[in-house]
Amino acid sequence: MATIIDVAKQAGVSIKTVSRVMNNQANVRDSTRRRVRDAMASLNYSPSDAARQMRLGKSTAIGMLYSDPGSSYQSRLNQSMIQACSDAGRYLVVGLFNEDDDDWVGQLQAFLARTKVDSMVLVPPMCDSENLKACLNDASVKYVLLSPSSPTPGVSAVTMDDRKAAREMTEHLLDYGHERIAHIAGHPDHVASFLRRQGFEDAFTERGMPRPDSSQVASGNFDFRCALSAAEKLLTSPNPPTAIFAASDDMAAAVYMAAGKLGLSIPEDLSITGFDDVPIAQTIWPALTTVAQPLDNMAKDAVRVLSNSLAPKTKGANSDFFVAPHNIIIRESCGVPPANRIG
Amino acid sequence: MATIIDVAKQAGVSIKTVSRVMNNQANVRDSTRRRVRDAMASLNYSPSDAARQMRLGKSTAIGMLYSDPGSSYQSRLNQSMIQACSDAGRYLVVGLFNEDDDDWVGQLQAFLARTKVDSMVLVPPMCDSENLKACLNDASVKYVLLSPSSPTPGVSAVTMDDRKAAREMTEHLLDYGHERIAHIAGHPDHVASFLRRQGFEDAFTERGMPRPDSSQVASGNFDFRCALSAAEKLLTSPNPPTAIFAASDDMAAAVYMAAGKLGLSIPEDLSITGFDDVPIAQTIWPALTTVAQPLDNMAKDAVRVLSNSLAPKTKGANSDFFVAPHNIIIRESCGVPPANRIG
DNA sequence: TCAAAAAAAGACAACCTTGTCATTTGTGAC
DNA sequence: GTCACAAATGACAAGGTTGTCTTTTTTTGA
Repeated sequence: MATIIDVAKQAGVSIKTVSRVMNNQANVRDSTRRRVRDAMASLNYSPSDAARQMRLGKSTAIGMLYSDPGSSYQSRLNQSMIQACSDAGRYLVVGLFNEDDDDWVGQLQAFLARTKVDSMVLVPPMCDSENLKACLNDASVKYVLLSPSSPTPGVSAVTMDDRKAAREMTEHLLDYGHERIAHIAGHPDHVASFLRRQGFEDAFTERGMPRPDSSQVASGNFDFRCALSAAEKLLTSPNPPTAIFAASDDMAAAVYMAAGKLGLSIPEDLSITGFDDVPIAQTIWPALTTVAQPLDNMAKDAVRVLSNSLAPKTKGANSDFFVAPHNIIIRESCGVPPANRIG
Repeated sequence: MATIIDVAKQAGVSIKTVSRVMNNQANVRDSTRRRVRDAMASLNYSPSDAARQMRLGKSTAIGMLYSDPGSSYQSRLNQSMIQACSDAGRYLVVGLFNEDDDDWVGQLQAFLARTKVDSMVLVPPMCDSENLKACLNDASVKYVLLSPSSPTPGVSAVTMDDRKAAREMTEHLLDYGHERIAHIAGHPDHVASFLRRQGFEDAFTERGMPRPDSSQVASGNFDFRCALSAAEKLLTSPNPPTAIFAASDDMAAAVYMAAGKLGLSIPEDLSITGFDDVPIAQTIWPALTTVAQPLDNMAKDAVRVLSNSLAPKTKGANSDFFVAPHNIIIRESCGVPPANRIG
């Protein structure tokens, strides 16, 4: 492995100048800069993390705390963050955290002391905690919010557009010719439930169709069982829907079950769409058309923000709000409604 | 943060002696050792990773390569490994890897050079690659195998007992009084499928019951759709089973779907058990009784093996084969068979 | 009791980077 | 051409740990 000394020798400059070039500091002649860059490239040099960390007293790692290690959202996010960090030449260090614990401040400080991270990604629901953010500000740790319920002035955030995604998912159903579409909404305490329901309604109003009434929207609480009974109720009503848009894939799976019980085939008798693209969406059959949360892109954005952003004291000037583009994953769970079909 | 110097001062010894105590080296008087230990404790000292890494030229991190980042198995394993590493005061650094790539050796060496890890966890299916193991031997990287198809002499491995778990899962059904139990097996290429099926049969022979015949075993290929048609076939046969043991939770979910279509309630008309305890097992209703792979424990064992084991050259003397105890997770998907029920 | 050997403990350098401060080089004005 | 000043560059130390080698202390055997 080449070191900074090798680079300096090859470029014919002092090691300090190499350091300056690496860290994009001022007071280096362009010609020198170029010479150093060439030397770095030809030696395939990459600076030693350990030496840096030792000198600076802080790690180049990015920290992430979460409270619910088992959740599939968290484990998929982990995956995306690991990848994003690795692509950016950084590491991810995660910690478990429980904001209900009385000593959460102590926990946080222990984490910061142990890991020496100076950058963190805050995930839901903790990204909404004012206490936590205040603590991080005090500790001069820079951070970025992932899918916060609402933006925080002066703090960068990365998110997706739940409302728009839900509208597009609904439009997909509308495009097939469905008119009686029902929505199974998520837990009322989640902002996402509200946004997704709004998007569902947007699709109708946008096309000049009557705004869906309350009989078309059931509450599923993001829970399989709730969604199961909601779907049964919807499908056995006098004028049952020909398509159901569930606000989560888990709930969509419940709709599959309900349809099966009633002898409805998917997508011939009933079209179904979900939201999240969790593993179950590919497992069940026919595979579920759903919205893929762009976790990979969001993670990438988050890492980029942290890598470029300045220390928290200069914050505010350069905060940003990134909206990562989602993907509609078309699989086999949607089709033309029975009445419109030929033959 | 206290450093080794502070500890040395407090204990009244040289820093080298503190280092010796930390690394469990010989030639330190017991009384001295105790004094140093006390000083470390009272100062709440923990050695600087960065300094160590710099001196030793290798990281204390543990490496893990995998080829299928999206799989839920891998993301749950990640989670467990992160936790286990964190508990052991180490870090996990992961990389993507494709053994089909022509340049996989180059990829591996780049990973080792970049991360400087000297310990790795090898996961399926790569833990069965002789090429990979040879490469790591050459590079003097120590490694542990996670759930290998077969043990490698002189290399420690951590695994679970698929056969025994399958037997216990079947016994659970037998205990309820079921006599006609069917098994939906996994993909024939996976060792796990074979083991789980053996366990299924063991339960019968152990109780002196006739060994299940081929009509009781269907192939599901670890695939929802295959399992769905297998379940439908089983349940519509002349003498349908009152319980089905699927070799994976995904396939068990397919059995739910088949049961729903046929108007069978779970667990009243049909008992179901799965294997793996993936998120879907808790999502569906009634929640699935299944075998939890002890990934947390396996990860913990793997980290412990790597932390205690010597360099690969001295290998062979102290290789071990750990079998982590699995858990049978009893949920609501099993009950007494219809014929045995009172009232 | 003493010499020799073994055990225990210590001094010091090295690992690679960056901040501080000093030095050299270049620029513009008289 | 000289001076003052700014820009560019460099020398050196520090950060915490462990390997190598040296010194001190203890043990052994006669």
